[in-house]
Order: sequence, then structure tokens, then C-alpha cells
Amino acid sequence: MSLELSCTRAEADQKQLMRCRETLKTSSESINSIGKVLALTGNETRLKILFLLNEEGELCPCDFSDILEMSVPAISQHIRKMKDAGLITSRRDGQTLYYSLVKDSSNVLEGIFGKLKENKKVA
Amino acid sequence: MSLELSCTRAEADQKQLMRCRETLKTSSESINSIGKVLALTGNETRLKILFLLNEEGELCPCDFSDILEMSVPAISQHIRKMKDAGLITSRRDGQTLYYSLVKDSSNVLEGIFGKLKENKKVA
DNA sequence: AATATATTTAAGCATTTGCTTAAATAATTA
DNA sequence: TAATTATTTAAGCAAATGCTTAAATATATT
Repeated sequence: MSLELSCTRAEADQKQLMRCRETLKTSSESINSIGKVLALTGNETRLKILFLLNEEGELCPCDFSDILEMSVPAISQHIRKMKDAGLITSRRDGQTLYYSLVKDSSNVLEGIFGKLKENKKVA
Repeated sequence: MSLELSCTRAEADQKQLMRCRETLKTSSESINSIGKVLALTGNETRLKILFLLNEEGELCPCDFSDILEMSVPAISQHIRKMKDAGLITSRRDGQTLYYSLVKDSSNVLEGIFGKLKENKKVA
């Protein structure tokens, strides 16, 4: 794309544009990290997994496979992404790996679960 | 995939599994609609657009193109998705279309912006 | 040790996403 | 009415995503 000014309208407020660029620069780290969490939650399967973990405390891949009616490898791959991102953690009991939410982690998630609870009441 | 029970571990709590399926069924509508919003915000460009609209009130595609250093059509296509989803709305002034956030809309967004503000302070 | 179970990892592939460029609309100005 | 400006729309394509199947790893049981 051309990197010249994209339009020449008289109203373009140069101060505003500079301020916006500045704002983005200031927040770029948190935008980036929150963006990653949102991208993960933006997949319906993963959102359900997180939602269920919030409700139940801990569950294993085969539980999710059973509940969501999806293959175990499919579940496992979703779980890996969320574990890599630090959203969930695991505890082993024999052959079974139990996954649970990592609390804190500057939680965008809490707000999301809150909304889900609200809407559930309404419905 | 095979739809039989995915594992046979003795600990599998059938009541819990039933409850989970029930929970998902009850919340399926809100999971679906919140999931869509999260998928939209999960793209960094769109998250920035929403964040800037929250800060500035309204901006036009060419502002975003300038601020984010992206082509106007690329911006326009992101905007379209968010408008289709009811997250943003537009007002025309001459040739210029000013976009702004649709307030309310059971706002998952507010929580997200809140987190961004917090982290900005910290940084 | 051999077999079975729970899970992960990896390769392959179809679908989706997000850009690019070019063309189409819509409003303004000459 | 012709030319200019702001934006959208559409086609094309590379990269990312999310599944499938098959194989690998880890623990438990016989």
C-alpha cells in the first residue's frame, strides 16, 4: 500500500491523529497481550472449555471430548494453545491430566464469564 | 471421529458430565454471541480500531488508515465486520463516514477497555 | 515384560482470514 | 457535467486455523 496520507479532507485533525498514534504506542504491550487472549477466547470450542473450567474447577481432555463431542486430539490441541498462553494449567493424577484456569493473569476472562452468567440468568 | 465415550477411567463423573452438557445448552446462545464478539476483538487491528473509538468517540476510515498505517480497503473490510456484528455504527458528513462504538450491546467490550486502561497506568 | 489407557504430537488437508489490487459507489467541487 | 475525493466492494492469493488420522509418549495393570 502507499504510505502517503490516505486522504486530504480539510477536517483531518492532525493533533488527534498524533494523539491516537501516541495512545497506541503507550498501550501497545497490553493491546498485544490482551489481543492474544481475545484471539484464544474467540474460538467457540476454547471459550466453552474455559467456561466449563470456570464452572467446574477442573476437567480432563477426555471429559471435554465427551461433553463437546469432539475428538481427543482436537481438544488436546486447543488445550495446548491455552496452556502455552498461560490461561490454564494442569495437574496429573495417574494417567489423567486435570486442567484448570490460572487465576489472576490480569484477567480479561473474569469479565467475559461475568457476561455469560448475566445472559444465562436472562435466558 | 468416534462418538463413543472417549475414555473409561473410573473417576469419570457421569453427573458432572451431564451437568456440563446442560450448562452449555443453557448458555449456548450467549456463548455463541459473546464468542462472535471475542473473535472480532481477537484481531489486533480491530482491537485497535475499537480501542481508538473508545478513546476518541468517532473516527473515519482514512484516519485509521493513517494511524495504523494500513490500506484504506483493509481498514474498510475490518470495519464492515464490526458493523455487521453491531459493534459500531456510522454517521455521514459529506463524503466522510464517521464510525463510533454502539454503546450497550451487552458490552463485553467495556471490560476489555477497562483492562487496557489499567495496564496503561501500570506501564 | 507385555498390554491397555490417557494424552500429546505431528503430518496432511480443507476452510477461513486478512491482505492486495482493481473496479464500483457516493458525494463534492470545478 | 466532468473531475476529484472518500469509501466500499470484489476477486485473488498467501498465511493461519482447526480438524483428521496415525504415531509417539507416559502411566497403569496384568
